[in-house]
This record gives sequence, C-alpha cells and structure tokens, in this order.
Amino acid sequence: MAHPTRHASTAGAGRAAAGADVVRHLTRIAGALRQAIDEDVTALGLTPAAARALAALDPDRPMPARHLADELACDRSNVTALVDRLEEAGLVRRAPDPTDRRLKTLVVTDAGRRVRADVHRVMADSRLLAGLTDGELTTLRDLLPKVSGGAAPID
Amino acid sequence: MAHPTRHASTAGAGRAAAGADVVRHLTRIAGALRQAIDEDVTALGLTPAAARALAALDPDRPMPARHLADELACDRSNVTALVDRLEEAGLVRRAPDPTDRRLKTLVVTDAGRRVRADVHRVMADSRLLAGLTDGELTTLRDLLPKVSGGAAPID
DNA sequence: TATTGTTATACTCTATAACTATA
DNA sequence: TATAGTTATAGAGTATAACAATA
Repeated sequence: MAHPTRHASTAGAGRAAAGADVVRHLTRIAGALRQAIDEDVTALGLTPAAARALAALDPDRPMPARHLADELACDRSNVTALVDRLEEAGLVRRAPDPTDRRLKTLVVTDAGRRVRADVHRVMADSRLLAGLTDGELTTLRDLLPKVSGGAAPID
Repeated sequence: MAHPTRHASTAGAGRAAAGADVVRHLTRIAGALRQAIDEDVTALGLTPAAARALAALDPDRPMPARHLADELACDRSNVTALVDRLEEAGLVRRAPDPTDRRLKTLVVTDAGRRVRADVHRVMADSRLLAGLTDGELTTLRDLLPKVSGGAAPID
C-alpha cells in the first residue's frame, strides 16, 4: 500500500508532503476558528468552556452531568464548576432524576435556550469561509467528513 | 453576490447550511488533531506549549524572545517560562545579542534540533487523513489555503 | 462493590501590571 | 520615552484522588 502512483498533482511532492500541507493548514484554521468563536462567546458573557457545555446540552432532553462530561470528553469533576457558572447565570438548572437519585439532570432554562441559540449561531457562522465559492464550499463539505474517519475518535 | 444559484449539492440546503457543516467538521477535526499532537509531544517529554515554542524557533537563525512571542501570538511574559523549560531540558540556550543588549536570542542546541525535528514529524504526520484517497487529499490541499483568506488573520 | 456528583488539589496555559536594564 | 526580558499574580481549563449518597 501507499505506493506512489503518479497523480497529476501529487507527482512532484508525494502523499506525505500533501498530508503535511493539509495538517498545517488545518492547524492554522483551527486556531483562527477557535479564536473567533472564543471572542464571540465571551461577548455573550460566557467563558469558552461554559459556552461549549451549554451548546452540548439538549434543551428538550435534560441529561445527567456525567453524560455532559462524556459529550465534552472531559472528567466529571470539571462539569461541576461549568454547571455552577451556567446555573448562576440562570441558563441551566440542576434537577433530581426521579428514577436514580444519584443523578442530577441538567435542565436548560428559557434564558438558556436563547443564549444556547446564540452560541450555536456563533459556532456555525464564520467569516473564515468568505473566500470560497459555492462550489468549493460544497466540495469541502463533502470531503471533510472523511477526515478522521467520519466521527470516530483517532485511537 | 451570494445569490442562491441552484448548485447540484447546495440546492436543498443553501450556502449557510453548507458553511455550518464545514465549520462543525473543522471544529471536530481541530479537536482530534490537537489531542493527537498533544499526546505525541507529551510522549517526547514536552508540554504542548513548549513543543509549539520549540517548533516555532529557527535553529539556523536565533530569534529574540519577543519574536517568538509574536510567532506564538501570545504575550512576551509567557515565553519566559516556556524557554525556562526548554533550557532546563537542554534544548535551547539563551544568548545575548551583540548589537542590542536588551535582547536575548534563543539558540537551539544540537539536542534541541533533534527533538524539534521529532515535533515537526508529529505535527505533520497524522492518522487523521488515512480515509482519503490521493485525489481527495490533493483537492483538500488546494482548497484549505482559501479558508480564512490564505494566511491573513480574521479581524 | 460500583457509580454520581462533589470537593480538594495541582499543573498548564495565558493575560495584566510592575520592575530592570537597556536603548 | 520606549522596548526587552523578567517577575508576581490571577483566572481559566483540565486532571487525579478521595468523599458521601445511592444503586
């Protein structure tokens, strides 16, 4: 495998070099993307991590804190402080689970729904894509899901 | 501009939705990429930030700490601790600048060159691209530079 | 025994402000 | 006056370990 078939565009450089280019650009874009999102959610009065937590919650189906930790791929102990902040801001409410009294489910308040919509808007909108034509954008959309095996983690 | 021409793939969703898809995938990929890189440089005995600092240094042209801060897009005060660690590890040496005694230039040692090459290898290599054909990889390489206006910052 | 949420604690990363030595 | 490097300090993010309540 990985035999260097002569492709028109990779002939001179090879797959490894093209891959390095792609990774370098992805790194650059990731930094710009995160910076832009962090600035915008800060303007909404949230810390970046709290904003990501709020965005990950399901307003229609309250989830236990443990589930949120899984969604955010972080330890449960972190969720406590994150939810503390969201609760102080009146965006989330802790409610007991009737079926398992160990659990506390995270209920998004009405105010929380509105801010969560703002966060999602911030995360979706991006000035980063202004330089792409409609066709290029479509190509990119079809190609990116193939990076990192769709939605699977890398290890 | 931005008139909704009926493209084959964007007809049903529109440019905004395609953009949101792209941003969502970029966010996912960015997370996986950073996590993979951070794990690998940690295995090299470096913290992620120290690894990025070492990678940003030029072994052939020692730069002042201030320049490194600019490269990393962070405050100069952070560079002190980063370089402290690299110096303790024997990878970097602080040297006075002959022409301006305020400056301290950052010299990459021989050991530093080797580790820096490892870091670059880690940053370039990635299992994330295994699902792409050579042609898809090439397309991606040609498309990604157009995201975020080439190399320009977003604001 | 195992799990949830919490607390205590520590480390990394980053920023601001003030200090010093130069320019 | 302005700049480079440093120091002190603070806040955010994340991790591990131990605890009480519950399963």
